[in-house]
Amino acid sequence: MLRTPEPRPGEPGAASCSPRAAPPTQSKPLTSFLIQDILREGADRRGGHAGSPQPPPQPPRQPDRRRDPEPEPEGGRGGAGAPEDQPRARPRAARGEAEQPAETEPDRHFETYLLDCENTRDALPSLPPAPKQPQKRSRAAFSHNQVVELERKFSHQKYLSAPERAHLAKSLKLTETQVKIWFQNRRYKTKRKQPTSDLGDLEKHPSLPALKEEGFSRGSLISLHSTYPYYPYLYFLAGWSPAFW
DNA sequence: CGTGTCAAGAAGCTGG
DNA sequence: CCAGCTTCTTGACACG
Repeated sequence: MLRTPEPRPGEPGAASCSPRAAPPTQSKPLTSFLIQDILREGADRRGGHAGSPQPPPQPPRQPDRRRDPEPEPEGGRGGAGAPEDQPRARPRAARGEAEQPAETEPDRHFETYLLDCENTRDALPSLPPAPKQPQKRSRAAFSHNQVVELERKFSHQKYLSAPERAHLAKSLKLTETQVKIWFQNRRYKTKRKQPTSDLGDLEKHPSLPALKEEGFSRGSLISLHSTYPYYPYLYFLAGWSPAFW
């Protein structure tokens, strides 16, 4: 049984294209968080981010994002694939000192956030026996660098294989779960912003069967089937062929 | 205060 | 059965 497919009252995709203000800490506000923008901005602000300055062959994407916090090996739901997960739960109430300098200088806000995270994490010696006060759910904010790398990867591949995900997670100092979730959310967000007019085009795309034959991962195909309609051109045309893996 | 965005939680589905 | 996916929701946070 599928869940209610009908649009809910608070249709999330309704308002998500508004270019949010850029991080307050940035002297130059990001006008958008398009991969292109991110990469460009990153290069501008940090004297060129280590990587390829190539423009992602992508259609206009959703603009958003507003701050760049720092990483933080944290586990999502401790699901499979996140062995090094740490007990998440970082009540932002505890703001303290920074300690893990990102490869790039973190923003002030982010710094505090990190501190907060670090502190809280340390403050988790052993799960509190009696959770009288339900621990506030914390929201991990990835660093600019992490986001840039994730975006970069995403611009090339919408789906990662397990090994790739592990590698990326390791290189970004994130958990595999976080990377997985990030890609999931990213795909969904991308999809949400796509006009539904593209629906159906994909079904006719000749590459679909080929893709399957190429060995796209099981789950990937499932998602492709539903995701494709929105991005008939992305997966294949953008060079996200399995060959990339 | 309202709203938008983000990361993560949860429900449900699929294929090996 | 399990891992991964989509979709929607939740909770935290920033901004106007």
